[in-house]
Amino acid sequence: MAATIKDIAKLAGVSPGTVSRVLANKTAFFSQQTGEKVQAAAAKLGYQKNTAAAELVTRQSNVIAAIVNSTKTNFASPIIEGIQAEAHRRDLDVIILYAGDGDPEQQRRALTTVIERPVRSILLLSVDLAAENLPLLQRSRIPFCFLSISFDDVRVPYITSDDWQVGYQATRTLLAAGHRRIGFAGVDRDFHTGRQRLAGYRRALQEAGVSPQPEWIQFGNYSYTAGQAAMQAYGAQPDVTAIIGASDLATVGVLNQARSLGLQVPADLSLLAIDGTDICELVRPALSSVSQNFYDMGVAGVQQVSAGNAIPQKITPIKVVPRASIRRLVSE
Amino acid sequence: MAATIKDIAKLAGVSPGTVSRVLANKTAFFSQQTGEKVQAAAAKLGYQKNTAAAELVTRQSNVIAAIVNSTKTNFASPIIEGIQAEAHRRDLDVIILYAGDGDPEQQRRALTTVIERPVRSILLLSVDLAAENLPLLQRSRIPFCFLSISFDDVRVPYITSDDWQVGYQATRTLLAAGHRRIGFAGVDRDFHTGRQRLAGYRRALQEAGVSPQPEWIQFGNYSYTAGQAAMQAYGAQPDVTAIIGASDLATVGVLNQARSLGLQVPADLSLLAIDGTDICELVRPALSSVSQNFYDMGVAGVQQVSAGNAIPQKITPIKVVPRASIRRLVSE
DNA sequence: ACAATTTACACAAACGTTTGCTTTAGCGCT
DNA sequence: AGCGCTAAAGCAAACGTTTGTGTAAATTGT
Repeated sequence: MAATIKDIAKLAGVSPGTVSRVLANKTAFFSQQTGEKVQAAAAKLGYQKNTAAAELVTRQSNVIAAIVNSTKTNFASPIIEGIQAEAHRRDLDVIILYAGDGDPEQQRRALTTVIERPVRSILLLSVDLAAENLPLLQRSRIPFCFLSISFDDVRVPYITSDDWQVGYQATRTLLAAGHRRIGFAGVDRDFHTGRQRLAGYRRALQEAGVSPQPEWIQFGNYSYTAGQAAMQAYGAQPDVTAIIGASDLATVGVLNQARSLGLQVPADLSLLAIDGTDICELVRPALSSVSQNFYDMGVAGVQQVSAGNAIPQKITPIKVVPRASIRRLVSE
Repeated sequence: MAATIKDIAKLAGVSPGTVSRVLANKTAFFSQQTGEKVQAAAAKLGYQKNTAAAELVTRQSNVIAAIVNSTKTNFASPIIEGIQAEAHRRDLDVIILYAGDGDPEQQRRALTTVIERPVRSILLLSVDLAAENLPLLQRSRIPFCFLSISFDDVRVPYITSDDWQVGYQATRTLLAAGHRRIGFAGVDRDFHTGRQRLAGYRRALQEAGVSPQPEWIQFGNYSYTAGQAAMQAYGAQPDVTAIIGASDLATVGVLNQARSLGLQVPADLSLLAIDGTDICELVRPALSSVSQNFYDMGVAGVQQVSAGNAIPQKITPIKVVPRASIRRLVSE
């Protein structure tokens, strides 16, 4: 049906091989004249390359796959933008797959769809791969790199912020504003990320000479509802004067629940969000945040998998950006 | 390097053809015994199918591509979830491509990456394709369908809400709450969607006997900043008592700008958002909205392209969901 | 016991490229 | 004139599947 390289060859009066070289712009192999003839024929026929065929013989493609878990936390877009920008710079195309939300079967599905075709490399955005699926990835021999997630047990390449620093800097920020009773809301206890952030938090507190009460830490899964639930647990007369939200969304959950409980932010309660996506600017008061550089994470990811060399882990810098959700406490 | 069907054949002592049929589970063609032998060999070799080869001969694949424009308006996720759900029900895989934000070159790039390989069909989420790129799509003979966007000039399949109704119902809702001086903020004037919504808005007003002032309508591109700018234009003593925001994000822009101007929502100004995504629940007051059913749009999209029959356009229902941003006016 | 049918498998072509190798033609040099 | 050299293009194999056709063995019916 569709025009092939052979049709062009016939029309231009050359061999298919030559057409291939012209189309690939291997200028060393053909004269300008035939080049023009072939281009003209291709245009006339409305030729569309059959990439499946090309990939079959070259065992290569120029697409890089980004697998993202569809959790409601929304930092995926800046990462993807970073990936896209860097990929295009290298003349690579990007396809994105959703891997569900921790469902191993959906992960496997997304994984096999990319592994079965010769993608150049695989980027996994914040997906905590089920143990059973990791071998699939490794066996494929395709370069891969996790983004915005870290591990302590397995040796796999990942790029992320320094989670310990995130917790530490967040806490220091609040301490610097005069707070001492500081909560941490919606953070998980099961993964590296959560544990590290908590460790940084505890260390900062300890350095300041305050020993955190167990109920200051409200565990959760970074979601809006986790934030709500956490604030519900703190109650209308919270023991804490400031709360670190485990994610932007979680912090908004805290914020809204606080309001429901009759608390003013930041007058009665200070808030500091972790992530620093657009959401911080959407709500009022705008949320102060320790912000991750998701865009750079994306470009670093592409660089990592393209380099192929084994920089196994990389850290992208964080910065705290003050907005309007923290009240500076006068010394008591 | 990687194991092929021939390696399996050798190991299992059968022909490659048989292996292919076993792996494709064409049970009519092999005995249970050889089936098991082949499966065992495949497992032992860690066989991964080479989809490029398969697609080359079958000229078919089971992936459907979703192309989304990366505008900051965020309804893409529910649509994609809908697509994903319906696709998996049909045993199809979904890949997602970003097509930039109205940049024809990026659109072309995304388009060719999917056209060059045998995707089953193409769904375009809210991308207003540059005129020069449409032929690319049509020439490819791949079934496609636009989602969440409509056209008046070109005859292409699309699925969207009834934009006229969106404008009409939004306005009626505000009228029903006693408002008469109603603004429309951040809506575009160049595309079908904006024009239709405006037409519905004007009609509802007219039916209620009110003639809209030109400055009640503030044009824009549906973005947060468009909302801000619109509110800035309305000013601190707005002529209107209620405003329809062209999108959730635009409405939040209006909301925040209103607050900056010293206006209380809904006490001084009522707001109604169009779209009804999660964002409406994030801000305070929660935004009342006329909500589109994006999820259903996604499933309808894959049904449409799968059916292949030419239901050219389809409408998904809308509903108005009241939250907290509209004040009921007592009759004056 | 033999033809007819079915079952189970092998064989080989085909899909549309890419690319190493070969061939041809044209040219300058001695 | 004969040589080597280069530029240009053709030839054909290969990539890993799928699938229509051919065929031997097993099964059934008479």
